[in-house]
Amino acid sequence: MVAAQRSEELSRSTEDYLKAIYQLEESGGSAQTSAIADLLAIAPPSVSGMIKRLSEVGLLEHVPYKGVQLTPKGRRAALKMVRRHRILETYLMEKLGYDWDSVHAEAERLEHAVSDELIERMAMALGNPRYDPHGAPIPTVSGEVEQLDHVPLVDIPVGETAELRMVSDEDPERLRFIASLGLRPGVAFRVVGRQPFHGPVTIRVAGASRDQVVGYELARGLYCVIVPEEVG
Amino acid sequence: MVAAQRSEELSRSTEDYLKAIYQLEESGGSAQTSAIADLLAIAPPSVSGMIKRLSEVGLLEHVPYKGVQLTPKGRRAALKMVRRHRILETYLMEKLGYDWDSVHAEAERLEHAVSDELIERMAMALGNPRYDPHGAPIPTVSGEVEQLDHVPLVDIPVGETAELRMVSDEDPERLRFIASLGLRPGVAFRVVGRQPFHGPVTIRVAGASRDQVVGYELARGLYCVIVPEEVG
DNA sequence: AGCTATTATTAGGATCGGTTAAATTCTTTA
DNA sequence: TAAAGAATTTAACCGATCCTAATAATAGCT
Repeated sequence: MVAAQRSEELSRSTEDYLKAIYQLEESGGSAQTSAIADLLAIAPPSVSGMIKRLSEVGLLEHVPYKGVQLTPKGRRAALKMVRRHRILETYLMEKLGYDWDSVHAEAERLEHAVSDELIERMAMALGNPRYDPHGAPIPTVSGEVEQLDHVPLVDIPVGETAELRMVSDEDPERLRFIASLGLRPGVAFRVVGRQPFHGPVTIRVAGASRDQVVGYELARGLYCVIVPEEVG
Repeated sequence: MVAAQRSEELSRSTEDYLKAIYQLEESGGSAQTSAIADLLAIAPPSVSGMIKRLSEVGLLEHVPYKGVQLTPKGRRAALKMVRRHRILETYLMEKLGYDWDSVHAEAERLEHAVSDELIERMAMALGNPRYDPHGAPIPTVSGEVEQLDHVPLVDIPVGETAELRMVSDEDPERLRFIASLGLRPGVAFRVVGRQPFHGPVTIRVAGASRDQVVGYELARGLYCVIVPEEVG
Protein backbone atom coordinates (compact mmCIF):
# COMPACT_ATOMS: atom_id res chain seq x y z
CA MET A 1 0.00 0.00 0.00
CA VAL A 2 3.02 2.24 0.32
CA ALA A 3 4.48 3.86 -2.75
CA ALA A 4 8.17 3.24 -3.25
CA GLN A 5 10.22 6.40 -2.84
CA ARG A 6 13.73 6.55 -4.17
CA SER A 7 15.80 9.31 -2.67
CA GLU A 8 15.82 10.97 -6.10
CA GLU A 9 12.04 11.28 -6.25
CA LEU A 10 10.79 14.72 -7.10
CA SER A 11 7.42 16.02 -6.00
CA ARG A 12 4.63 16.57 -8.47
CA SER A 13 5.02 20.31 -8.09
CA THR A 14 8.72 20.14 -8.68
CA GLU A 15 8.18 18.14 -11.84
CA ASP A 16 5.68 20.68 -13.08
CA TYR A 17 8.01 23.59 -12.42
CA LEU A 18 10.93 21.94 -14.17
CA LYS A 19 8.85 21.11 -17.21
CA ALA A 20 7.45 24.62 -17.38
CA ILE A 21 10.89 26.18 -17.12
CA TYR A 22 12.18 23.85 -19.80
CA GLN A 23 9.37 24.89 -22.11
CA LEU A 24 10.06 28.57 -21.49
CA GLU A 25 13.76 28.13 -22.14
CA GLU A 26 12.97 26.31 -25.38
CA SER A 27 10.67 28.90 -26.77
CA GLY A 28 12.10 32.15 -25.62
CA GLY A 29 15.30 32.14 -23.70
CA SER A 30 15.27 32.83 -20.00
CA ALA A 31 12.43 31.79 -17.76
CA GLN A 32 11.11 34.63 -15.66
CA THR A 33 9.13 34.34 -12.48
CA SER A 34 5.95 35.77 -13.91
CA ALA A 35 6.12 33.61 -17.01
CA ILE A 36 6.40 30.51 -14.86
CA ALA A 37 3.56 31.77 -12.70
CA ASP A 38 1.35 32.29 -15.77
CA LEU A 39 2.14 28.89 -17.23
CA LEU A 40 1.40 27.05 -14.00
CA ALA A 41 -1.52 29.28 -13.01
CA ILE A 42 0.12 30.04 -9.70
CA ALA A 43 0.75 33.38 -7.95
CA PRO A 44 4.23 34.87 -8.50
CA PRO A 45 5.27 34.75 -4.83
CA SER A 46 4.65 31.02 -4.81
CA VAL A 47 7.01 30.74 -7.74
CA SER A 48 9.65 32.79 -5.94
CA GLY A 49 9.42 30.42 -3.03
CA MET A 50 9.70 27.32 -5.14
CA ILE A 51 12.58 28.78 -7.15
CA LYS A 52 14.49 29.20 -3.93
CA ARG A 53 13.91 25.59 -2.93
CA LEU A 54 14.79 24.21 -6.36
CA SER A 55 17.95 26.30 -6.50
CA GLU A 56 19.02 24.97 -3.13
CA VAL A 57 18.81 21.39 -4.33
CA GLY A 58 20.73 22.20 -7.49
CA LEU A 59 17.99 21.92 -10.08
CA LEU A 60 18.02 25.60 -11.02
CA GLU A 61 20.40 28.49 -11.32
CA HIS A 62 18.74 31.62 -10.00
CA VAL A 63 19.81 35.21 -10.60
CA PRO A 64 17.54 37.25 -8.34
CA TYR A 65 15.26 39.64 -10.17
CA LYS A 66 16.49 38.22 -13.47
CA GLY A 67 15.25 34.72 -13.96
CA VAL A 68 16.21 31.09 -13.73
CA GLN A 69 17.99 28.50 -15.81
CA LEU A 70 17.91 24.75 -15.51
CA THR A 71 21.11 23.15 -14.33
CA PRO A 72 22.17 20.00 -16.20
CA LYS A 73 20.49 18.00 -13.45
CA GLY A 74 17.31 20.07 -13.76
CA ARG A 75 17.35 19.75 -17.50
CA ARG A 76 17.66 15.99 -17.30
CA ALA A 77 14.68 15.82 -14.97
CA ALA A 78 12.65 18.13 -17.22
CA LEU A 79 13.43 16.12 -20.32
CA LYS A 80 12.38 12.98 -18.55
CA MET A 81 8.99 14.55 -17.91
CA VAL A 82 8.72 15.69 -21.51
CA ARG A 83 9.54 12.19 -22.71
CA ARG A 84 6.93 10.75 -20.40
CA HIS A 85 4.31 13.21 -21.54
CA ARG A 86 4.88 12.63 -25.22
CA ILE A 87 5.11 8.85 -24.98
CA LEU A 88 1.91 8.85 -22.98
CA GLU A 89 0.11 11.02 -25.52
CA THR A 90 1.22 8.78 -28.35
CA TYR A 91 0.23 5.65 -26.49
CA LEU A 92 -3.20 6.95 -25.58
CA MET A 93 -3.91 7.80 -29.20
CA GLU A 94 -2.40 4.75 -30.82
CA LYS A 95 -3.47 2.08 -28.37
CA LEU A 96 -6.51 3.39 -26.58
CA GLY A 97 -8.34 5.35 -29.24
CA TYR A 98 -8.06 8.81 -27.75
CA ASP A 99 -8.41 11.85 -30.00
CA TRP A 100 -5.47 14.18 -30.37
CA ASP A 101 -7.29 16.94 -28.55
CA SER A 102 -7.93 14.95 -25.37
CA VAL A 103 -4.59 13.26 -24.71
CA HIS A 104 -2.89 16.27 -23.16
CA ALA A 105 -4.93 16.46 -19.97
CA GLU A 106 -4.66 12.75 -19.34
CA ALA A 107 -0.90 12.70 -19.95
CA GLU A 108 -0.51 15.72 -17.72
CA ARG A 109 -1.70 13.70 -14.73
CA LEU A 110 -0.18 10.37 -15.63
CA GLU A 111 3.32 11.69 -16.23
CA HIS A 112 3.77 12.11 -12.48
CA ALA A 113 2.62 8.61 -11.62
CA VAL A 114 4.22 6.32 -14.17
CA SER A 115 7.46 4.46 -13.62
CA ASP A 116 10.38 4.53 -16.00
CA GLU A 117 9.65 0.92 -16.76
CA LEU A 118 6.08 1.62 -17.82
CA ILE A 119 7.16 4.41 -20.15
CA GLU A 120 9.78 2.21 -21.76
CA ARG A 121 7.27 -0.60 -22.18
CA MET A 122 4.86 1.81 -23.84
CA ALA A 123 7.61 3.18 -26.06
CA MET A 124 8.53 -0.34 -27.10
CA ALA A 125 4.90 -1.24 -27.80
CA LEU A 126 4.77 1.81 -30.06
CA GLY A 127 8.03 0.98 -31.84
CA ASN A 128 9.99 3.78 -30.19
CA PRO A 129 8.30 6.67 -31.95
CA ARG A 130 10.25 9.88 -32.60
CA TYR A 131 7.30 12.27 -32.61
CA ASP A 132 4.13 12.58 -30.62
CA PRO A 133 0.67 13.03 -32.20
CA HIS A 134 1.14 16.80 -32.35
CA GLY A 135 4.47 16.51 -34.11
CA ALA A 136 6.64 17.29 -31.10
CA PRO A 137 9.89 15.33 -30.93
CA ILE A 138 10.15 12.76 -28.15
CA PRO A 139 13.35 13.02 -26.09
CA THR A 140 15.39 9.84 -25.88
CA VAL A 141 15.96 7.96 -22.65
CA SER A 142 19.39 9.52 -22.42
CA GLY A 143 17.90 12.99 -22.70
CA GLU A 144 18.50 14.06 -26.29
CA VAL A 145 15.86 15.97 -28.22
CA GLU A 146 15.80 16.59 -31.91
CA GLN A 147 16.05 20.30 -32.55
CA LEU A 148 13.49 21.22 -35.17
CA ASP A 149 13.95 24.26 -37.35
CA HIS A 150 10.39 24.93 -38.26
CA VAL A 151 8.76 28.28 -38.81
CA PRO A 152 5.38 29.60 -37.70
CA LEU A 153 2.88 29.69 -40.55
CA VAL A 154 2.70 33.47 -40.24
CA ASP A 155 6.32 33.71 -41.38
CA ILE A 156 5.95 31.69 -44.55
CA PRO A 157 5.84 33.87 -47.66
CA VAL A 158 2.82 33.81 -49.94
CA GLY A 159 3.30 31.41 -52.81
CA GLU A 160 5.41 28.94 -50.89
CA THR A 161 4.43 25.36 -50.31
CA ALA A 162 4.84 24.13 -46.76
CA GLU A 163 4.17 21.15 -44.58
CA LEU A 164 2.72 21.33 -41.10
CA ARG A 165 5.11 19.79 -38.65
CA MET A 166 4.01 20.64 -35.13
CA VAL A 167 1.21 22.22 -33.12
CA SER A 168 0.84 22.99 -29.45
CA ASP A 169 -0.97 20.20 -27.62
CA GLU A 170 -2.53 22.18 -24.86
CA ASP A 171 -5.85 23.54 -26.04
CA PRO A 172 -8.39 20.90 -27.09
CA GLU A 173 -10.68 23.35 -28.86
CA ARG A 174 -7.83 24.75 -30.88
CA LEU A 175 -6.79 21.22 -31.83
CA ARG A 176 -10.28 20.29 -32.91
CA PHE A 177 -10.45 23.39 -35.05
CA ILE A 178 -7.08 22.69 -36.63
CA ALA A 179 -8.21 19.19 -37.48
CA SER A 180 -11.42 20.57 -38.97
CA LEU A 181 -9.29 22.57 -41.41
CA GLY A 182 -7.79 19.32 -42.65
CA LEU A 183 -4.50 20.08 -40.95
CA ARG A 184 -2.34 17.62 -39.07
CA PRO A 185 1.40 17.14 -38.83
CA GLY A 186 2.58 15.93 -42.21
CA VAL A 187 -0.12 17.69 -44.24
CA ALA A 188 1.16 19.92 -47.05
CA PHE A 189 -0.43 23.13 -48.31
CA ARG A 190 0.32 26.27 -50.25
CA VAL A 191 0.17 29.74 -48.74
CA VAL A 192 -2.03 31.65 -51.16
CA GLY A 193 -2.55 34.85 -49.26
CA ARG A 194 -1.81 36.83 -46.17
CA GLN A 195 -3.24 40.08 -44.91
CA PRO A 196 -1.06 42.71 -43.23
CA PHE A 197 -1.35 43.93 -39.65
CA HIS A 198 -1.53 40.48 -38.12
CA GLY A 199 -4.30 39.52 -40.47
CA PRO A 200 -5.28 36.00 -41.44
CA VAL A 201 -3.37 33.65 -43.71
CA THR A 202 -5.07 31.82 -46.55
CA ILE A 203 -3.87 28.35 -47.41
CA ARG A 204 -4.74 25.70 -49.97
CA VAL A 205 -4.48 22.25 -48.47
CA ALA A 206 -3.37 19.55 -50.88
CA GLY A 207 -6.44 17.78 -52.20
CA ALA A 208 -8.93 19.99 -50.39
CA SER A 209 -11.96 21.39 -52.18
CA ARG A 210 -11.50 24.97 -51.11
CA ASP A 211 -9.07 27.38 -49.47
CA GLN A 212 -8.91 27.79 -45.73
CA VAL A 213 -8.46 31.03 -43.85
CA VAL A 214 -6.37 30.82 -40.69
CA GLY A 215 -6.42 33.66 -38.16
CA TYR A 216 -3.11 35.21 -37.16
CA GLU A 217 -3.21 34.00 -33.61
CA LEU A 218 -3.77 30.43 -34.71
CA ALA A 219 -1.23 30.63 -37.55
CA ARG A 220 1.42 31.76 -35.10
CA GLY A 221 1.17 28.36 -33.40
CA LEU A 222 1.33 26.23 -36.55
CA TYR A 223 4.95 25.25 -37.06
CA CYS A 224 5.86 24.35 -40.60
CA VAL A 225 8.75 23.73 -42.97
CA ILE A 226 8.88 25.05 -46.49
CA VAL A 227 8.99 22.27 -49.06
CA PRO A 228 10.08 22.64 -52.68
CA GLU A 229 7.28 20.69 -54.39
CA GLU A 230 4.12 22.28 -55.67
CA VAL A 231 0.63 21.47 -54.39
CA GLY A 232 -2.74 21.43 -56.23
CA MET B 1 -0.58 22.62 -17.37
CA VAL B 2 -3.24 22.70 -14.69
CA ALA B 3 -4.90 19.47 -13.65
CA ALA B 4 -8.67 19.55 -13.87
CA GLN B 5 -10.31 19.43 -10.45
CA ARG B 6 -13.93 18.51 -10.13
CA SER B 7 -15.48 19.46 -6.84
CA GLU B 8 -15.79 15.77 -6.05
CA GLU B 9 -12.05 15.15 -6.36
CA LEU B 10 -10.54 13.32 -3.43
CA SER B 11 -6.92 13.66 -2.41
CA ARG B 12 -4.48 10.84 -2.87
CA SER B 13 -4.39 10.27 0.86
CA THR B 14 -8.14 10.16 1.10
CA GLU B 15 -8.29 7.60 -1.68
CA ASP B 16 -5.72 5.47 0.10
CA TYR B 17 -7.58 5.61 3.40
CA LEU B 18 -10.90 4.69 1.84
CA LYS B 19 -9.41 1.77 -0.02
CA ALA B 20 -7.65 0.52 3.10
CA ILE B 21 -10.82 0.77 5.17
CA TYR B 22 -12.74 -1.04 2.47
CA GLN B 23 -10.22 -3.87 2.49
CA LEU B 24 -10.39 -4.13 6.27
CA GLU B 25 -14.18 -4.23 6.22
CA GLU B 26 -14.09 -6.94 3.57
CA SER B 27 -11.75 -9.22 5.37
CA GLY B 28 -12.61 -8.78 8.98
CA GLY B 29 -15.46 -6.58 9.91
CA SER B 30 -14.82 -3.21 11.47
CA ALA B 31 -11.83 -1.12 10.64
CA GLN B 32 -9.88 -0.02 13.67
CA THR B 33 -7.48 2.87 13.87
CA SER B 34 -4.41 0.75 14.42
CA ALA B 35 -5.31 -1.63 11.61
CA ILE B 36 -5.60 1.28 9.20
CA ALA B 37 -2.33 2.68 10.51
CA ASP B 38 -0.58 -0.65 9.93
CA LEU B 39 -1.96 -1.08 6.45
CA LEU B 40 -0.95 2.41 5.35
CA ALA B 41 2.33 2.45 7.31
CA ILE B 42 1.28 5.62 9.10
CA ALA B 43 1.31 6.50 12.81
CA PRO B 44 -2.02 5.98 14.61
CA PRO B 45 -2.50 9.64 15.57
CA SER B 46 -2.33 10.59 11.89
CA VAL B 47 -5.10 8.12 11.26
CA SER B 48 -7.21 9.59 14.06
CA GLY B 49 -6.85 12.99 12.45
CA MET B 50 -7.77 11.80 9.00
CA ILE B 51 -10.72 9.84 10.34
CA LYS B 52 -12.08 13.02 11.81
CA ARG B 53 -11.79 14.86 8.50
CA LEU B 54 -13.29 12.04 6.46
CA SER B 55 -16.19 11.72 8.89
CA GLU B 56 -16.87 15.41 8.59
CA VAL B 57 -17.25 15.19 4.84
CA GLY B 58 -19.52 12.17 5.11
CA LEU B 59 -17.24 9.45 3.82
CA LEU B 60 -17.00 7.59 7.12
CA GLU B 61 -19.06 6.82 10.19
CA HIS B 62 -16.88 7.07 13.26
CA VAL B 63 -17.61 5.69 16.71
CA PRO B 64 -14.80 7.06 18.89
CA TYR B 65 -12.59 4.39 20.41
CA LYS B 66 -14.47 1.74 18.40
CA GLY B 67 -13.70 2.06 14.75
CA VAL B 68 -15.02 3.36 11.47
CA GLN B 69 -17.37 2.24 8.74
CA LEU B 70 -17.65 3.50 5.21
CA THR B 71 -20.80 5.41 4.41
CA PRO B 72 -22.46 4.55 1.09
CA LYS B 73 -20.63 7.50 -0.42
CA GLY B 74 -17.33 6.32 1.03
CA ARG B 75 -17.95 2.82 -0.17
CA ARG B 76 -18.65 4.01 -3.69
CA ALA B 77 -15.40 5.94 -3.71
CA ALA B 78 -13.48 2.96 -2.34
CA LEU B 79 -14.92 0.60 -4.90
CA LYS B 80 -13.98 3.00 -7.64
CA MET B 81 -10.38 2.79 -6.47
CA VAL B 82 -10.53 -0.98 -6.29
CA ARG B 83 -11.91 -1.13 -9.82
CA ARG B 84 -9.15 1.17 -11.03
CA HIS B 85 -6.49 -0.87 -9.33
CA ARG B 86 -7.66 -4.18 -10.69
CA ILE B 87 -8.28 -2.95 -14.23
CA LEU B 88 -4.83 -1.41 -14.23
CA GLU B 89 -3.20 -4.60 -13.03
CA THR B 90 -4.97 -6.60 -15.68
CA TYR B 91 -4.07 -4.12 -18.41
CA LEU B 92 -0.42 -3.98 -17.44
CA MET B 93 -0.17 -7.75 -17.61
CA GLU B 94 -2.25 -8.34 -20.70
CA LYS B 95 -1.15 -5.44 -22.83
CA LEU B 96 2.26 -4.40 -21.61
CA GLY B 97 3.88 -7.65 -20.65
CA TYR B 98 4.23 -7.11 -16.92
CA ASP B 99 4.59 -10.09 -14.61
CA TRP B 100 1.93 -10.71 -12.03
CA ASP B 101 4.30 -9.90 -9.21
CA SER B 102 5.17 -6.41 -10.44
CA VAL B 103 1.80 -4.96 -11.39
CA HIS B 104 0.70 -4.06 -7.89
CA ALA B 105 3.20 -1.28 -7.22
CA GLU B 106 2.60 0.32 -10.59
CA ALA B 107 -1.19 0.18 -10.22
CA GLU B 108 -0.90 1.58 -6.74
CA ARG B 109 0.49 4.83 -8.11
CA LEU B 110 -1.52 5.01 -11.31
CA GLU B 111 -4.89 4.49 -9.65
CA HIS B 112 -4.74 8.02 -8.28
CA ALA B 113 -3.88 9.63 -11.60
CA VAL B 114 -6.08 7.96 -14.19
CA SER B 115 -9.39 9.34 -15.36
CA ASP B 116 -12.62 7.38 -15.43
CA GLU B 117 -12.43 7.51 -19.19
CA LEU B 118 -9.00 5.89 -19.29
CA ILE B 119 -10.07 3.07 -17.03
CA GLU B 120 -13.15 2.39 -19.13
CA ARG B 121 -11.08 2.42 -22.31
CA MET B 122 -8.67 -0.05 -20.75
CA ALA B 123 -11.54 -2.22 -19.57
CA MET B 124 -13.00 -2.21 -23.05
CA ALA B 125 -9.66 -3.06 -24.62
CA LEU B 126 -9.51 -6.03 -22.27
CA GLY B 127 -13.07 -7.16 -23.01
CA ASN B 128 -14.42 -6.09 -19.63
CA PRO B 129 -12.68 -8.71 -17.53
CA ARG B 130 -14.33 -9.92 -14.34
CA TYR B 131 -11.17 -10.90 -12.47
CA ASP B 132 -7.72 -9.42 -12.18
CA PRO B 133 -4.53 -11.46 -12.64
CA HIS B 134 -4.57 -12.52 -9.00
CA GLY B 135 -8.13 -13.74 -9.21
CA ALA B 136 -9.74 -10.83 -7.40
CA PRO B 137 -13.12 -9.78 -8.75
CA ILE B 138 -13.25 -6.41 -10.51
CA PRO B 139 -16.06 -4.16 -9.27
CA THR B 140 -18.39 -2.88 -11.97
CA VAL B 141 -18.68 0.77 -12.91
CA SER B 142 -21.85 0.98 -10.86
CA GLY B 143 -20.04 -0.38 -7.82
CA GLU B 144 -21.02 -4.01 -7.56
CA VAL B 145 -18.50 -6.66 -6.59
CA GLU B 146 -18.92 -10.36 -6.91
CA GLN B 147 -18.86 -11.92 -3.47
CA LEU B 148 -16.62 -14.97 -3.61
CA ASP B 149 -17.05 -17.80 -1.15
CA HIS B 150 -13.61 -19.26 -1.26
CA VAL B 151 -11.71 -20.84 1.56
CA PRO B 152 -8.06 -20.54 2.58
CA LEU B 153 -6.02 -23.57 1.61
CA VAL B 154 -5.36 -24.29 5.29
CA ASP B 155 -9.06 -25.03 5.77
CA ILE B 156 -9.40 -27.57 3.01
CA PRO B 157 -9.51 -31.15 4.32
CA VAL B 158 -6.91 -33.67 3.25
CA GLY B 159 -8.09 -35.73 0.32
CA GLU B 160 -10.17 -32.99 -1.27
CA THR B 161 -9.53 -31.60 -4.71
CA ALA B 162 -9.55 -27.82 -4.95
CA GLU B 163 -8.89 -25.02 -7.37
CA LEU B 164 -6.90 -21.91 -6.56
CA ARG B 165 -9.09 -18.88 -7.07
CA MET B 166 -7.36 -15.86 -5.57
CA VAL B 167 -4.13 -14.68 -3.97
CA SER B 168 -3.13 -11.38 -2.41
CA ASP B 169 -1.41 -9.12 -4.92
CA GLU B 170 0.78 -7.16 -2.58
CA ASP B 171 4.01 -9.06 -2.06
CA PRO B 172 6.04 -9.65 -5.22
CA GLU B 173 8.30 -12.25 -3.64
CA ARG B 174 5.38 -14.24 -2.35
CA LEU B 175 3.81 -14.11 -5.81
CA ARG B 176 6.98 -15.30 -7.51
CA PHE B 177 7.17 -18.18 -5.07
CA ILE B 178 3.55 -19.13 -5.62
CA ALA B 179 4.13 -19.14 -9.37
CA SER B 180 7.21 -21.31 -8.88
CA LEU B 181 4.98 -23.94 -7.26
CA GLY B 182 2.96 -24.09 -10.45
CA LEU B 183 0.07 -22.29 -8.80
CA ARG B 184 -2.06 -19.59 -10.38
CA PRO B 185 -5.76 -18.81 -10.20
CA GLY B 186 -7.56 -21.60 -12.02
CA VAL B 187 -5.01 -24.30 -11.24
CA ALA B 188 -6.45 -27.43 -9.61
CA PHE B 189 -4.71 -29.66 -7.08
CA ARG B 190 -5.38 -32.26 -4.43
CA VAL B 191 -4.60 -31.76 -0.77
CA VAL B 192 -2.58 -34.81 0.14
CA GLY B 193 -1.41 -33.90 3.59
CA ARG B 194 -1.47 -31.39 6.37
CA GLN B 195 0.51 -31.19 9.58
CA PRO B 196 -1.05 -30.03 12.82
CA PHE B 197 -0.07 -26.94 14.84
CA HIS B 198 -0.07 -24.59 11.87
CA GLY B 199 2.18 -26.90 9.94
CA PRO B 200 2.58 -27.04 6.18
CA VAL B 201 0.08 -28.38 3.68
CA THR B 202 1.13 -30.80 0.96
CA ILE B 203 -0.59 -30.59 -2.39
CA ARG B 204 -0.43 -32.45 -5.67
CA VAL B 205 -0.85 -30.07 -8.58
CA ALA B 206 -2.61 -31.52 -11.61
CA GLY B 207 0.01 -32.65 -14.08
CA ALA B 208 2.97 -31.80 -11.89
CA SER B 209 5.84 -34.23 -11.45
CA ARG B 210 5.94 -34.11 -7.69
CA ASP B 211 4.09 -32.89 -4.61
CA GLN B 212 4.56 -29.40 -3.25
CA VAL B 213 4.79 -28.39 0.37
CA VAL B 214 3.18 -25.09 1.27
CA GLY B 215 3.90 -23.42 4.60
CA TYR B 216 1.01 -22.49 6.83
CA GLU B 217 1.48 -18.77 6.53
CA LEU B 218 1.46 -18.96 2.75
CA ALA B 219 -1.43 -21.42 2.62
CA ARG B 220 -3.53 -19.07 4.70
CA GLY B 221 -3.43 -16.57 1.82
CA LEU B 222 -4.31 -19.00 -0.95
CA TYR B 223 -8.06 -18.83 -1.47
CA CYS B 224 -9.57 -21.87 -3.07
CA VAL B 225 -12.83 -23.64 -3.82
CA ILE B 226 -13.36 -27.35 -3.39
CA VAL B 227 -14.17 -29.06 -6.66
CA PRO B 228 -15.73 -32.50 -7.05
CA GLU B 229 -13.49 -33.96 -9.81
CA GLU B 230 -10.39 -35.95 -9.13
CA VAL B 231 -6.89 -34.88 -10.08
CA GLY B 232 -3.86 -36.96 -11.07
C1' DA C 1 -14.63 -4.77 40.98
C1' DG C 2 -10.25 -2.98 40.22
C1' DC C 3 -5.83 -2.90 37.96
C1' DT C 4 -3.24 -3.30 33.88
C1' DA C 5 -2.37 -3.61 29.10
C1' DT C 6 -3.91 -2.16 24.81
C1' DT C 7 -5.83 1.05 21.83
C1' DA C 8 -7.33 5.67 20.61
C1' DT C 9 -7.28 10.51 20.92
C1' DT C 10 -5.52 15.10 21.94
C1' DA C 11 -1.72 18.41 22.02
C1' DG C 12 1.83 20.50 19.81
C1' DG C 13 5.06 20.63 15.77
C1' DA C 14 7.17 20.12 11.13
C1' DT C 15 7.01 20.42 6.08
C1' DC C 16 5.19 21.41 1.60
C1' DG C 17 3.10 24.27 -1.44
C1' DG C 18 -0.05 27.48 -1.93
C1' DT C 19 -2.19 32.53 -0.69
C1' DT C 20 -2.37 38.05 -0.12
C1' DA C 21 -0.24 42.34 1.14
C1' DA C 22 3.82 45.02 1.54
C1' DA C 23 8.45 46.14 0.37
C1' DT C 24 12.08 46.09 -2.92
C1' DT C 25 14.50 46.22 -7.32
C1' DC C 26 14.66 46.84 -12.10
C1' DT C 27 13.30 49.33 -16.35
C1' DT C 28 11.54 52.75 -19.06
C1' DT C 29 10.22 57.06 -20.24
C1' DA C 30 9.39 62.07 -19.77
C1' DT D 1 18.14 61.61 -14.50
C1' DA D 2 14.32 61.18 -11.73
C1' DA D 3 10.07 59.33 -11.20
C1' DA D 4 6.51 56.13 -12.50
C1' DG D 5 5.41 51.55 -13.56
C1' DA D 6 6.31 46.69 -13.77
C1' DA D 7 8.32 42.67 -11.96
C1' DT D 8 10.17 40.27 -8.05
C1' DT D 9 10.87 39.13 -3.50
C1' DT D 10 9.86 39.10 1.55
C1' DA D 11 6.64 38.67 5.30
C1' DA D 12 2.95 36.60 7.40
C1' DC D 13 -0.27 33.19 7.10
C1' DC D 14 -3.31 28.88 5.75
C1' DG D 15 -4.53 24.03 5.12
C1' DA D 16 -3.33 19.25 4.29
C1' DT D 17 -0.93 15.50 6.07
C1' DC D 18 2.41 13.69 8.49
C1' DC D 19 5.10 13.16 13.16
C1' DT D 20 6.15 12.34 18.62
C1' DA D 21 4.76 12.68 23.36
C1' DA D 22 1.22 12.82 26.58
C1' DT D 23 -3.47 11.74 27.95
C1' DA D 24 -7.80 9.14 27.93
C1' DA D 25 -10.80 5.28 27.22
C1' DT D 26 -11.73 0.42 26.73
C1' DA D 27 -11.14 -4.45 27.69
C1' DG D 28 -9.35 -8.41 29.88
C1' DC D 29 -7.74 -10.75 33.91
C1' DT D 30 -7.58 -11.95 38.80
